[in-house]
Amino acid sequence: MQSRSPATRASGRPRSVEADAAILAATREALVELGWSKLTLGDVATRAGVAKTTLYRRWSGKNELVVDAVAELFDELVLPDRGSLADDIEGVVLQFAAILARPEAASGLMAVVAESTRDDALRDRIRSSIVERQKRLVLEGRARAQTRGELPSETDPAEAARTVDLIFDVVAGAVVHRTLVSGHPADEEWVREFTTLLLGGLGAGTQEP
Amino acid sequence: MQSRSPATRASGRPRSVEADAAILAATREALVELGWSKLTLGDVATRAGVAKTTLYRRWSGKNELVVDAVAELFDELVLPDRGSLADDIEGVVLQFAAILARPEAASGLMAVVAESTRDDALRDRIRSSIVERQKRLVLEGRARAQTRGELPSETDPAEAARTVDLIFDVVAGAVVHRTLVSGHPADEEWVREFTTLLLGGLGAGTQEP
DNA sequence: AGCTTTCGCTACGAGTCGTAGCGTAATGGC
DNA sequence: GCCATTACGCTACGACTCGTAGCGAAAGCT
Repeated sequence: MQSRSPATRASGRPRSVEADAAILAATREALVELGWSKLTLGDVATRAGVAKTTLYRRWSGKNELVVDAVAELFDELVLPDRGSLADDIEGVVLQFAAILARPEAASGLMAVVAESTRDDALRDRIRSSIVERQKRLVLEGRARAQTRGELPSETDPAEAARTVDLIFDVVAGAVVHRTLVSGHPADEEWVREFTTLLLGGLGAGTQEP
Repeated sequence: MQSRSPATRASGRPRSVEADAAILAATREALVELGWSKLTLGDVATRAGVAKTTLYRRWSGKNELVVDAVAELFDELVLPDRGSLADDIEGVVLQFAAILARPEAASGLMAVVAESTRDDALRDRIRSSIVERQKRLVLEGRARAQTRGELPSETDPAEAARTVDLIFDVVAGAVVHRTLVSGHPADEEWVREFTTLLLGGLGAGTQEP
């Protein structure tokens, strides 16, 4: 989705917004059926009912297209207010796990992350359209817990930002690793144990009744 | 590395073991210079000084080749005995982060994980040659900490296994996410904060002096 | 010796890539 | 209502990679 800035002249035939949606949906469909490596832009264009050249006019390549197609999936995430920090964490982690269990999210996300190790522009695109966008969940959760008195309030804003980043890496990383690398589902039981570990640390959990 | 079982007849010209090593080294070299997507098997064969057909006789494709090439990198990991659980964790996490910071590890590992979402045989290959192999570090670390009295001993072996899996997912996932997705280095400061979080949980760390 | 398997090399059809060129469709400005 | 501008669908193209087949030569074992 390359934002055509309103500064540029906007005369002439406008781009079809339906085509954008159709292309992104077709990309996710192709990811499900074919996976990343066998996905071809020609096939996506055919599925979306547009010409291949139209697709290339809007996205520079497979990487950027898949980032945009996958990013939309994560916008579904919401932070439910279940009354306690532990329950809030369990709720959002379960949602995150449900999205990651979908094949289009899993294969697409990991593939573009792999490519981003050699493409700085792609890395920035992933961070801005996926990572930073969902960090809101951690911010909200912490704020709620602090007003509840479950977590101490931070004094140093810089340290608070670092803590948010750390929590996000731990939560997202653990779910991704569990689902995709270990290959086991992040089900309710696992999420409960993970939340216990996250809240209480390594020593806790085993000595509770 | 497809193990030719000793059951099969071993008559005739034996396969060159130097070729195996040369191919895997050439694969890592190509991963550094080209990344996953632009890596071609023909190029790897040329770098290794072997014919392309030789490469196809030993590996069924790009995925399996890269798994084997990357797996060797993680065998360098050792668990140093630094005297305390926290220091042991910091030590091994820093080693893991150093390996992941190498471009051949990062792009190769993420790419094959992405492909493994649609290829069960590949997933098993990754798990057996990388994941399960390194789980020894968690087992050793826990055993040491338990003899030191830093962690309570488990009674139920099944629960102990689940805990080891959980810890492994959290540690590996967090480092991977920090390095590759967030795009920041897992340096000493971050590892220290991560270890504090892992040992004490969310409430701890901020209230320590 | 003779047998067996691997090796390097060449060549091949199939498939994908990303682009160029063309005529047509849909806007906004005058 | 006409015109400049931009997007669209379509076709065609050279370049590249894929994975395999076929060949003669090399390197082992018995």
